[in-house]
Amino acid sequence: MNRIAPILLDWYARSGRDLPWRRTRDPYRIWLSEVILQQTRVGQGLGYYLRFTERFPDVCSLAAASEDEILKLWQGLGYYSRARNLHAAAREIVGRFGGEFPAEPDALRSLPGVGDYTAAAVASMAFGLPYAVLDGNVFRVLARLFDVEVPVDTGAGRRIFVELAQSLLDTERPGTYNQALMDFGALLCTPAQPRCGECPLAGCCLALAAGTVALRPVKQGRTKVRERWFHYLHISCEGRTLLCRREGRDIWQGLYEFPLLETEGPADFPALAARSDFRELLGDAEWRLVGTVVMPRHQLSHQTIHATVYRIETPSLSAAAAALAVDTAAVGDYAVPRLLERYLLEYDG
DNA sequence: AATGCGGGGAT
DNA sequence: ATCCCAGCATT
Repeated sequence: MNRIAPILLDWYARSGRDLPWRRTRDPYRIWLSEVILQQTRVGQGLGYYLRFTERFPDVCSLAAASEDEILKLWQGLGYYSRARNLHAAAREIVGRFGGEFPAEPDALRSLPGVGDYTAAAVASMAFGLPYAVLDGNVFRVLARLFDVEVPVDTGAGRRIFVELAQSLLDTERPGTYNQALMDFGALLCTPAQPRCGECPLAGCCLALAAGTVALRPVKQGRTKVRERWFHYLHISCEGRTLLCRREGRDIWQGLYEFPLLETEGPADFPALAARSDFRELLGDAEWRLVGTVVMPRHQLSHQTIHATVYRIETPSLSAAAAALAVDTAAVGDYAVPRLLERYLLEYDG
């Protein structure tokens, strides 16, 4: 065994967090927590985990649910493909694996939404198998301990870290070790202002010795942000509201929203009303514009959404429009993007 | 190897 | 503003 593991485990026993998914070895709950926590902080995901386990205590109940209900419970958490994959994977567990989770990473990896990280997490934490997890915390901690200069977001870098992480693993208690390493990264070896002064590994941290802690890990990735202009038509007709389900390969897939007109840049209402898709929706009806709400800019990781909501009232709907209408009171049953949720809370009661 | 996918918190 | 977070799927 290496020097690192016992120190990490000792620190974890004293300073680790008490989290609900650490109090079970049920692979369903561990899998669920891991999917919720993909690219998501513990503080943000905790409430979702509690609500999901309350509503869906086992994989069968999750498999039996509708995708819309799962998306509604997922609303606000982001990366909605996780929710759709969660549903599909639950059905595969029931249908293909007889309701029992497989233990080996290769089999887990075959489930939708389960990649290298989640497969290793479930295999080690639920089944005690010796697989090291590799997530953002592990990259950072190892890059610092060994002062690794190779960028983590490249194939070569990834291979180095896979090897390093696996070589350090405590194969006697892989699940506890993995959680200890991640907690260590989340609480002590943080991205900014790590607490090296109270770090039990300071004595063997090569980056600390070299003064490069703030430079590790090295990443080469650059993100460019696209701007988009969304114009929503909030159409009310006799207590009913028009909603559409987002399809295709775009943001918010599977969520509901008002009928949307997108433009390449800023646009005013007359320009929208002249479009064919607008006239298809409202052409013949006696509609009137009763309000315009310019939403605050909505920032996603790779997109900035400029959204405006046009409130429109009409006494009658075309057949095409009527097919999209739901009762105003039922709008709350549909999962909507945060942007629309804010609008509904702020401007619509 | 690159790209797209959310939303929130920390700095 | 920028970065990051218990990553994954697609191209």
